[in-house]
Amino acid sequence: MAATRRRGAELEDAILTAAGELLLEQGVAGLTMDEVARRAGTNKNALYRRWPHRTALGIAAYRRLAAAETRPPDTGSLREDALDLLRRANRTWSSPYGEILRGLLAAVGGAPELLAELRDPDRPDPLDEAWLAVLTRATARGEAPAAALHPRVAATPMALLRTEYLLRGIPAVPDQVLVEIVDEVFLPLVRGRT
Amino acid sequence: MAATRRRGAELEDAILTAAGELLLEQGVAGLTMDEVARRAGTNKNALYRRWPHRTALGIAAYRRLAAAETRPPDTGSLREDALDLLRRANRTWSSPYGEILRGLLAAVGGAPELLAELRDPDRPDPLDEAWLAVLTRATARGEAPAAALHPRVAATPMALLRTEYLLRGIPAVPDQVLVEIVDEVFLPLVRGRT
DNA sequence: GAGTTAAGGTACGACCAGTACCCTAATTCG
DNA sequence: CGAATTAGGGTACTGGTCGTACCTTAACTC
Repeated sequence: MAATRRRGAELEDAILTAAGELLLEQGVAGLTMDEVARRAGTNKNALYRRWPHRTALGIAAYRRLAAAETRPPDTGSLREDALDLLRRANRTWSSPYGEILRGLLAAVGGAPELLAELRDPDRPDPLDEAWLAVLTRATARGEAPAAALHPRVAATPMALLRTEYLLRGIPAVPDQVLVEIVDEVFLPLVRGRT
Repeated sequence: MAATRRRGAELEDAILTAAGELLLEQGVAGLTMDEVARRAGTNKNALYRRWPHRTALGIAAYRRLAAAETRPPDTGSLREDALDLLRRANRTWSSPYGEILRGLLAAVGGAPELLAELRDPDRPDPLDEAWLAVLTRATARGEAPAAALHPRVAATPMALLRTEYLLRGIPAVPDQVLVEIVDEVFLPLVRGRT
């Protein structure tokens, strides 16, 4: 059909675009190699030459969809900053992107090398960075003790939110739960680290 | 072949036993309906008459394997009790049972009704109970303020441990991380809730 | 312009979920 | 006790999908 034959980066782009569309339309289960090849106007050879299996292609396509940065909030209040970050995460995880991410995590099944592929191998997780930035500003304001600036403290609210997703099913976590995570756990924890 | 033909509970028992063996030997991926039927000396009809799909059978078989109770520790120290509970969970989650559980969680994919099946629908989660019991005793001893007796406080250490499993791959979490979860998060949190 | 690399086309093997039928043993009930 | 009903056994099949093999052909390299 085509006068020309795409190669290299151009073809790879078309494949990843097709895969990303499929992920958004039908989720991870709908990402079949045959269908990706069909939509990209190529065949499975071109896919398997680049990614060793379906999951790897899914991860690559997801990373391309989700390549957005997180600018940390700066409301002037630790409580509001924390709520903001939790609400953003709640929105993302209950959106199609969250569904895809969960599907990929399921497909990965815990294999460390694929797990690593899911995050950007270069820079650290921007979400972790955002929590630390929020804590840093709070200590600078004198709103939190310096001892509160600890990665495990920063990770606690998201860990609790993840737990909610694990226990309940797919739907978004009620805002009241986010408030509770902040007021009953995060802030007391910050306060307790003197 | 058989002089007799098994029915009802007896057959169900044989099926669940076969499924449990398969789960332990080959994990969730190895649990195929054909093989379960073969090992149980029956056929897929008997399986599909009882469970609507593979995942449901997997859950039933797992529940049968994992039917053990958790007696809360009582060392006389909140710190030691918490470490004990975390170490138990770490052992379980890095054992074959943990692998099976992760595989099932992946297969369930977040469907609330199946998620509910994974826990005993009757009584509350014994692990949650254990954490609350540990906290209750600590407040009784005066080791923790009464305000620390809160379900979300009780859930925090396990949430952090789960996060470790999610980020790293399958292997057991180093003990030092458990200590850090207790010393850097759990105890300060309890202290901070005045 | 010859040689190498990568794309395209196509077919296929293997595996597995879930379904369909039909036959027969065990249980139930008139 | 015998007929009717229920559930197990045997078996085959559809449909979907991954991953592979092989051959042809276009594009790029030197």
